[in-house]
Amino acid sequence: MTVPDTAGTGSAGSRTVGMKDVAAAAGVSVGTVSNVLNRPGLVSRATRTKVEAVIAELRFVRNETARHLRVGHSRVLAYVMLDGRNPFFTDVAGGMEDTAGEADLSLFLCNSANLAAREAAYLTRLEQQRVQGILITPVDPGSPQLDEIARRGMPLVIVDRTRNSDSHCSVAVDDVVGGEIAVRHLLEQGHERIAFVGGQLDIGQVRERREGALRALLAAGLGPDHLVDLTTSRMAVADGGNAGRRLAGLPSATRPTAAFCANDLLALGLLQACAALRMRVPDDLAIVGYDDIEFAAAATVPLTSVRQPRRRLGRTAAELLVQETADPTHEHRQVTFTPELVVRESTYQ
Amino acid sequence: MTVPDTAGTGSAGSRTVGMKDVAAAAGVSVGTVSNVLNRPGLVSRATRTKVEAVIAELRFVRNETARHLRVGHSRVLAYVMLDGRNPFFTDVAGGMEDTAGEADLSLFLCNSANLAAREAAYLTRLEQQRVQGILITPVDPGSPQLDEIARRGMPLVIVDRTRNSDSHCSVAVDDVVGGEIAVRHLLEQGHERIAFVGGQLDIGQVRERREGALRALLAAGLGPDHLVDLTTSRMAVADGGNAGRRLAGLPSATRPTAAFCANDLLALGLLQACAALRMRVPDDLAIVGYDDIEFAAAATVPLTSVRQPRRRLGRTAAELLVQETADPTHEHRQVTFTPELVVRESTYQ
DNA sequence: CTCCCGGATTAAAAGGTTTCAAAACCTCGT
DNA sequence: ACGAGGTTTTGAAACCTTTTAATCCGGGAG
Repeated sequence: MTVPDTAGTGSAGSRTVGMKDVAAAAGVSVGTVSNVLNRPGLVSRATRTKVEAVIAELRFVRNETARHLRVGHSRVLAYVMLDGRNPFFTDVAGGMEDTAGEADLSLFLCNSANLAAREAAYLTRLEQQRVQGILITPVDPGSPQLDEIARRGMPLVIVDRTRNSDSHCSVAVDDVVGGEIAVRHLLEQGHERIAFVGGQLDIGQVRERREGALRALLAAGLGPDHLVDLTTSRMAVADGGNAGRRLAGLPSATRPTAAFCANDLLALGLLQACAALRMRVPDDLAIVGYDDIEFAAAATVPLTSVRQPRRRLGRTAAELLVQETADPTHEHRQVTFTPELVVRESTYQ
Repeated sequence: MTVPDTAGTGSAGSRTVGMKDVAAAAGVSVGTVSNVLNRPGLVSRATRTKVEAVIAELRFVRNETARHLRVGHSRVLAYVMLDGRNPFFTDVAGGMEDTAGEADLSLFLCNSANLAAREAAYLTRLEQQRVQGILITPVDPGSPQLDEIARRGMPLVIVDRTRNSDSHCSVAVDDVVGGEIAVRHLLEQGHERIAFVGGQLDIGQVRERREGALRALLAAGLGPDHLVDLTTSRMAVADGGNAGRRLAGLPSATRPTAAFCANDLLALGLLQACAALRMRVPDDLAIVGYDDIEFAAAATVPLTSVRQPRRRLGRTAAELLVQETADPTHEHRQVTFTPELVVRESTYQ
């Protein structure tokens, strides 16, 4: 099989080979090459094999941007995640990858790292790229940019956050219920003063989990003064350690006997601080985390935690997105999952 | 400022607005609109502000795929990472994001999840997308697909793996040295029988870290029989726990007094198993991990670990890639960093 | 009065693919 | 030999932007 010199051995200066080159080498028109690629049924077996051979020989790789320009939509989804370091979000992304793969789409991940500016940059870039749809756990669910994007016709699904807008779907887990079951469990273990270790209350998740905690107290006939707030500036492991030291500094009469942490990182930090301060878990302090990340079960004292169906969360989010792109009469839906408590030794033995 | 009805209030059925619409609404040619966007210096202040106003009003967003088709290169980098769940790789990606941001490029993340098939799918998709360059920690560094991609002219940088090929740059950390300093430290603490907890030896990293361990033993005048292999099928937390139980089952005469784990996940699993089996760390068993992930320092017994300059790794990888795209006379380089030991309580008190 | 100049703007081509109407080709029955 | 009817193949338009060469314009020099 001979090949024109222009695209031949192609060591350095050769232009990238396009369908035109393939067509020329195979002695057919570019239309036929396109058909071989996209509707192989239309073309005779003979020319088809011929063209395929040339494609292989020339190492032709289709220019997706040109294709996209013509057909008007791409085969790429993107997930803009809040924190690429948090295993929770990577698990969610894993679920999305599953459904994306089934639909023959690629999923690209973007990490906003909780920075509004970076998130905004990614969003405009994605819009410019005309990706097929965007999944996002936004830094600020109230941002008007999200509505604008949806209004311009870009399919959008909000993940792990809720917002009252009918311009897109959303998938979330009920955080109030999560807080409620965590604290109810602690109450059942006989605890009556409970610390709430959480980040800033302007984060929706944190506020709702705390809300659920209060609700559980109320149901048990206890007032809000039985919840001791230990707010932290961020929500990483180190912050949990700080909270632990503050906790230990409280007079033993009013010191809580249990702690409910707004995520597992905080809980792990708290656990470590307890070990350093010679406080036994769960005897001196029972601890409940949130998210049930892999490390929660693997901690030296395995951590009781509120598990969210993260993979499922990702799957359904992606499914909603795919549905929306396929069906123009799509009705936007707000899906909510219910979390469950995983009891381990940090609260019970 | 009036706007043609066609692109006007655009609630539902309106076609997406292009430069043509902007040009029409502003009463100029599309060429001028393009100039406003790309070479604002060429256009008079009056028309420039006029056009910018129309762009804002119409919410025009540039079609990057069309642009790309014309100019021949995109402003997107991609990192195909081996395991999106492993904090090590997300930290590396963080470093890449830094330099990508500085160069006004976007970084898209792809998670191969250690599956060769998924990696291959991502690579072809990225080539089809004609991204500006690819960073990758490959499942199999020997894969011919990598060479093919590079030979076709796509800038490529291998991250955290080495391979003998002159068709691309690579950035890695010296794993032999890493293994050496870990075991040398254990020898200095008086240990003489050391367990090596690692995944399959066909993973390059594991093999080299073990190699370094043997080298340290040799330097101390001890033979390879002083290294007790505990290989695991995978390298997650649970596998470390299994290794711990196997270790505890050894007769105490020949049981190692220290363990060097091929990554921190294994080490954390081992640590947890020790707690469950009532083995004290470091008294009954000293443990060294590898990677120094955030959770290593946060373990109940903080973990001694071999730290790799992960952020730096990502930064330089991305820098090399950007250099290559900018400079056609680029010489491929193989950069190697040296790891350092972070001593904590799991080996010393 | 013409010519030329520099700055601002325009018109048209280019880039690689898909799509679709039309052309070419084949097979068969007459 | 011809035409019908079906299967393959072709050629050109279209997608949206960038780029380049050409045009336009007012004014100063000759």
